[in-house]
Amino acid sequence: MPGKQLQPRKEPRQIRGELTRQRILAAAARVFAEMGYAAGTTNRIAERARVSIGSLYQYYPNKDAILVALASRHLDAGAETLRRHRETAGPPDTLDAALRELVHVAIQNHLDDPQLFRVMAEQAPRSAELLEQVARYEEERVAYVRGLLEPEADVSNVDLAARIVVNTVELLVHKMIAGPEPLDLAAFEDELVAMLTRYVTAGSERSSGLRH
Amino acid sequence: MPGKQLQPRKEPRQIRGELTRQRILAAAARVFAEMGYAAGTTNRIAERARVSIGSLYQYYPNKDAILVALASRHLDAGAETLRRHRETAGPPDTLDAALRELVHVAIQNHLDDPQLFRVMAEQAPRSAELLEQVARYEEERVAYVRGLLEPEADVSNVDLAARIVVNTVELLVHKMIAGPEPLDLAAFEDELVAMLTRYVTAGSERSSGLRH
DNA sequence: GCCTATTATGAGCAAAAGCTCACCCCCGGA
DNA sequence: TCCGGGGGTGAGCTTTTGCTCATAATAGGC
Repeated sequence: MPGKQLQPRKEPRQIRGELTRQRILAAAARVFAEMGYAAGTTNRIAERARVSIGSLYQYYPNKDAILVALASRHLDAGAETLRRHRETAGPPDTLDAALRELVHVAIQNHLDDPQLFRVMAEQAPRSAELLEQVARYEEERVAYVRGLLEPEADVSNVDLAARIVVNTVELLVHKMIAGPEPLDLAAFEDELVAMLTRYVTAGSERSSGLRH
Repeated sequence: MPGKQLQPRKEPRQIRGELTRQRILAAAARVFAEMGYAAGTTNRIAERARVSIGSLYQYYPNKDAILVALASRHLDAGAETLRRHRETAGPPDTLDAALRELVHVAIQNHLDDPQLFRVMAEQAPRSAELLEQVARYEEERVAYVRGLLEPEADVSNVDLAARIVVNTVELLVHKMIAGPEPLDLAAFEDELVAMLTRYVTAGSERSSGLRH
């Protein structure tokens, strides 16, 4: 399997081109969310976008490329969510606050179109490109959490603990929000933060009773 | 989407029929694990099983049915793993031990063919039947954990906590084992158990001071 | 050895999906 | 007004895949 072309085959040079591209992406998001990846055919996407398939393939060389674009957009949105959160809440000054921020941002980021996110996470074909992108993102977060834990936390293996924390947040938030059962978001956030905090500070509290 | 037929269209009456069926299932497991669900075509499965495509369709009415059979087999294996574990370790007598058992069994159960399990969990089409089966299984486990927590644990919302525990174990174990990075299984088990235990018992060690 | 139910075969059909390409539209600068 | 090129179109080609069915081989009771 030679890695497919995933970049747009043509950058739009006029506004109307850019508009068409956005229409296609928006339509793809809706179609994938509603019908899943396999059933979300390129023809259906084009139809929903009120654009001919020819136009679709002018901007996206193949179906996977559309999904990659959607994923990128989601990752960007995540960074944006974090930025906005810090604008009002300020940067976290305690381990507790940092963990809460982590969880809160993850939840916020999943609230927008959980259906689509579910499809992306569960049904999307894992192209090398996409996997790398996600892996980099994950590593970044693990490194960040490792930095948080290093000075204060009481866990035997900081690296492992960081991986556990990051993955727990990501996976659990996704599952609980995308799942069918109703969910009290605030309560969920509190519980998840409690679990992580207790995990990561239990030892120091037990030995010294100090909290940060 | 009218629910497809998922049961074998013919129960084998001779040993050679049963043998063929097993060969098909084994081949399907290998093919799906190696190539993913979409690329694991029925023809490829038949070829790998050294069986004609016609024979395959004699026992499995369609591709999805093969996957459902594989999933059932995995669930059964899970119950079996638990049984075997209790044979040597005995039934858990503390909350701690029960959580450890939960984690341990989940890990053991994922060690056999993680690739296949990854495919099943991530790429399989979610037929109503399969979803129900999994949902029932999950509910069962949530109920079990709720029973564990009810008397002893200090969490504000036992139901939510049980859901969090069950999903954390399932998702995290899957992700960490199927993931590409090397993993010290014993250390991982200890850490995960530590997280859950601290989550669920932190309050009883702290007198108060937490919200709720 | 004969006979019937069971099992096995594989060429090929029908449907569907990804994608191409030859052609047309229309914007904007000169 | 003219014209070049970016933008847009959609019938239909190609490939793939799930699956059928007419036919053949085999097992095992009599």
